[in-house]
Amino acid sequence: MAHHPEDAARTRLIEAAGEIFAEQGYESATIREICARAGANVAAVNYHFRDKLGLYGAVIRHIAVNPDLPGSVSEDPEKALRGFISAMLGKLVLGGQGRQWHLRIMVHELARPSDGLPIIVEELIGPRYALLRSIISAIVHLPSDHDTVRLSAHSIIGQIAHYIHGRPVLGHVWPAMQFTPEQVEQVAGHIAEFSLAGLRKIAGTSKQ
Amino acid sequence: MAHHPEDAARTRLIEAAGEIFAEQGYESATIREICARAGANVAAVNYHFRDKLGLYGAVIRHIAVNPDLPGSVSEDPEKALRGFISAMLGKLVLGGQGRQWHLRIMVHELARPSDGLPIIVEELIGPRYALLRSIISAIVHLPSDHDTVRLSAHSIIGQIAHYIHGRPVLGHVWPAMQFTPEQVEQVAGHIAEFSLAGLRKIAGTSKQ
Amino acid sequence: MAHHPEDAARTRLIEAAGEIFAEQGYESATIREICARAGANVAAVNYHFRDKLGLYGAVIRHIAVNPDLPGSVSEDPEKALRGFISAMLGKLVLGGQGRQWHLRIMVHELARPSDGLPIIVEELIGPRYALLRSIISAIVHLPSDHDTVRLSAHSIIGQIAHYIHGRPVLGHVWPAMQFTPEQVEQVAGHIAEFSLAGLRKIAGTSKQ
Amino acid sequence: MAHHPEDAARTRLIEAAGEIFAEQGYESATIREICARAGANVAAVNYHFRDKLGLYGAVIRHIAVNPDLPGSVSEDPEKALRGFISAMLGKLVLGGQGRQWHLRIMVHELARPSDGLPIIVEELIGPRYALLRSIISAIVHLPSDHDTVRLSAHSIIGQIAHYIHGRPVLGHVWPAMQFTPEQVEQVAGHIAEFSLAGLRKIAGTSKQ
DNA sequence: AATGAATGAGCCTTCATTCAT
DNA sequence: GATGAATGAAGGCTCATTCAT
Repeated sequence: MAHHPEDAARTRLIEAAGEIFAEQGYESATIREICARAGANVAAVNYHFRDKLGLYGAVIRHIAVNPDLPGSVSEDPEKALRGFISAMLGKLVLGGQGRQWHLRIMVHELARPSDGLPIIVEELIGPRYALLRSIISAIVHLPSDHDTVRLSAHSIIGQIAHYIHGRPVLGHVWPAMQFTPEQVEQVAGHIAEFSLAGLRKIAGTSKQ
Repeated sequence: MAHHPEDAARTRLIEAAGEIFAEQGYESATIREICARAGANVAAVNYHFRDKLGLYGAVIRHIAVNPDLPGSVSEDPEKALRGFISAMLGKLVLGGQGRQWHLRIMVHELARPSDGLPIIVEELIGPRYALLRSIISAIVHLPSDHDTVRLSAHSIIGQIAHYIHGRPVLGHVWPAMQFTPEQVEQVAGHIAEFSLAGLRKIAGTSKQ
Repeated sequence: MAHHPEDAARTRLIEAAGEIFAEQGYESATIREICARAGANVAAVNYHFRDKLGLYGAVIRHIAVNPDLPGSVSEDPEKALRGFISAMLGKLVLGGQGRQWHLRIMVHELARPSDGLPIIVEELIGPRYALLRSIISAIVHLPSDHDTVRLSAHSIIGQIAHYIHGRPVLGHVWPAMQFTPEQVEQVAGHIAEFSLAGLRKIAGTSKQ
Repeated sequence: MAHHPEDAARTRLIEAAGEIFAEQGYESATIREICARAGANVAAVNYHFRDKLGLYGAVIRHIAVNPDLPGSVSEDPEKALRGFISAMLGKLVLGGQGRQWHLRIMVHELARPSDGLPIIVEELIGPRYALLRSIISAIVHLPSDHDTVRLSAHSIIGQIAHYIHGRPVLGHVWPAMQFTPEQVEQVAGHIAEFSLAGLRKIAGTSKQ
């Protein structure tokens, strides 16, 4: 794996590609721009990753290998849910600079699925989806593949994801929302309480 | 074909472009395919709209001019919310064919905003957002520009929008979900009850 | 079909492509060089023929449409055979300049078959092969799809084709052979008498 | 692997290159594939042969150094001719695998002569050509550099060579011909009898 | 008012080659 | 003695655009 002291070029390519894929999406991104930003030759992509798609896969896998997993199910599932939401939202919204392009890549992949979608689903989305469902399962006392659990998971994910998808729009319809750390905490708190109310209702209903 | 006062070719181009931009997004769509579907020459776009971007603008403007009306606030706000969710979700998820490309264009516009975004926000999103906030305001007894109302509106919109954004992924993680009319109704019902629980909780809290 | 007064560019492209395909073979030929020789843009190939392969097909078909068919079976089959050999050999060996690239293209196709081979077989080779077999059939009094007729046809074709395939070598092993018109006539006469002796032998054998 | 005095890698490269040049021709062959088959590094070619062309030259030279011996003239020239035809045709058509790429390289060299052609002519073709002419000379009672002998030699070589050159086409126009050993023997027999008839005719003519 | 023909820029990919170890 | 890494040139193809009619 370690080809050279640091395997510099390969890593630089993945970094640059991550940024540009995040900015422009898979199809719009050009190998030339990626290589230019990485300070490498156009043919370097072919050498290290065979393909544009190979590079894309390497970027995704790089995320999966250096994961940013939210905490596991603690003893208190409600606390776990709050943690999950807070962690996800923080990652989604803050950061931007540095290594946090994972999620913008996902957004592009959702709007216009490419050949890389299966990789993303398997490596990035699947584990988080499973974790969230296990948390919900503990709260509503239903098996984690129950339809209601799935629907609830999507309700929560939808609320979180909205703040990435909707970010360009939010600037127009809600100028006061600047995504300061405090505001993000406020949003996370809202989503958590809003969702917990929904889940408790479900728990109550299903119990009877 | 015939020389209509309404300039048939121009209209046909806009229709065709709307569909294809909705399917593929702005960058991926090609003038050739649009013209082919409109039964027009490749140079027609340049002739009528000067540019690919000019055509895109015309499509956006066409949406703004022919908006699809949102429902009004009925006397019972909870019923109004159920109706709103059901109507939005139905439009987003079903349909597809025909004239329903407005919303898919929005999705692409979110993933990769263009100059047309402000128009879309003002003409399409703004009215619905205002309507939803007024409904929520009636439920939680808070002014419609209160932060909590806004957050709740985003929670609900997020849940709905998730079923467009997430559709390609849902096929992988939840194969049973086929978006049959019955399933869509089930989803709408879940979102409504889930959200109403959240809103009632807020109403109770804010009352005290 | 006639796009323009003379459909100039399209025709020029076919001419230039014919020459270059004949010189270099399908794979080694480059679109850029063809277009340069035709005085056209690189994209012209895509416009007129969609593909490099499309251009290749057009070249082959152009040959098939402007055919150089040797005469039909006259009443005297031996005379017909002499005519066939003479005509083929003359075309193969002489000319060179101008429109006579058909056969060099075939040679390349034989040495390294490309996707265009089926077209060539069907449009160029098939008809000549059938004609030759019908001539032989008349000489040896056997049906034209008899194995012996086929073998004899290949024996004759092989002798003729050898003077294309072998031309670069012939210059080394037989310097005196310069392919003057007289020499070509001498070769054609030899092949005809050589082959007629073989065919008469077969006719005699099969009669008994 | 081990450090043989004979320089194993170099030899392996020549072997692999011979096979691949024979399969694909000079231009279409890639250094990468050759090195892969030889189990060597991409840079090995540059190291050992300076060039792709240098490698090609080494392959040609390797053929010249390890020639595959032609048969000798037996006492009965007609029997010798039958043997010659049978041997050539067998080598050309069968085999393939192993070390039999000499002749396919010739085919490519004919279609697109390179600097290596003279070597091939001198080392490979020349001796066989001389042998065949001496056999014919014995049959027709003419000196072996007589034009008629030369023409007859070309007639026979042409018939044989046709079954290499024409092989891709034969599959289309004569599907039944599968080049089984029996069929190859049938072809060899036909060529021999067909040609002997021609030669006897010449012998009779020249005698008178 | 509208179109077939033509163009130039750009993209992904492949390849032979060289460099630094 | 040999190799992994990197490079520049070129190829086929696609696309938005413009020109002349």
